[in-house]
Amino acid sequence: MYERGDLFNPACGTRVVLDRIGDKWTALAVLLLQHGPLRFTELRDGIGRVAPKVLTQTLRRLERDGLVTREVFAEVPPRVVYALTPMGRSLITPLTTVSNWAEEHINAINTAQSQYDATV
Amino acid sequence: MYERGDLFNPACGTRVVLDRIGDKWTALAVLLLQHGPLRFTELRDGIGRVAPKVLTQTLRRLERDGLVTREVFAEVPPRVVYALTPMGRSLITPLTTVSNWAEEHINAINTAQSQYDATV
DNA sequence: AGTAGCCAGTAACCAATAGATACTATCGGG
DNA sequence: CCCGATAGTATCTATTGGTTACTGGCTACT
Repeated sequence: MYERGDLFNPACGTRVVLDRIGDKWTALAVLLLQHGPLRFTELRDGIGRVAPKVLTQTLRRLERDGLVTREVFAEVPPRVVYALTPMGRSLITPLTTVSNWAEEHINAINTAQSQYDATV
Repeated sequence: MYERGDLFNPACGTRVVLDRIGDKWTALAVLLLQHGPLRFTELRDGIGRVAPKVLTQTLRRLERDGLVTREVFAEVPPRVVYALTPMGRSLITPLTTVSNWAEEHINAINTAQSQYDATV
């Protein structure tokens, strides 16, 4: 069993991580934070159409995973700053290779979709 | 606007692709196919706990995006073989960098989670 | 002759996740 | 003494994923 590699094992790290960063906003949040810390509303406005509840969930998970720090300033109005940890920054490189692939192939994907839709 | 790069633009290729391969099984299916074509049940058994309906949806989307081919053999019992297209194969490299990152950091992530859970 | 099994799905229904909208707490300024 | 700003929470709805059962044509078994 698993002769093609441990991808066939549901407990392998790749599958766990893909399941974690493979949700709707996690990878995007990490990429947005790559140039420096951002506040909650900066992330929310940057992502554009994310419900605050969902953004909070996403950031809490990233914090729990040790990829992001959450710093609360006891001010009024409140200020909360999110930043990447060293481990979070180390994720930028892999995500950037995916991002580059995306930019290189997005046109081909759109073309393929149009062709597929035309035949069906 | 968008002075940090077009990630702040919801229509950028990165966001579209992340939204597409960021679902629950797509990236895993591509990685499973990297060593050669697989039949429907091989993919299903390889992934382990995926409903056939959802796997079908995943594979149809990959086919529509031009990343996977679907070849039907008119036999009984039926045989359907899925394989990566050249574009699908080109996605292996970026996904592998993510996969490698995952394997390198899965322990640190688990540790961070335990610490976080202990403080809360 | 009858039937059970194989494979690649569909159909129908249920659970979990994401999204929309409204609301809260706090405090300084007008 | 009411307003606005920020970082959320509460509630409800919509979308997505999951579970279980079923189909259909042929082959192999009884």
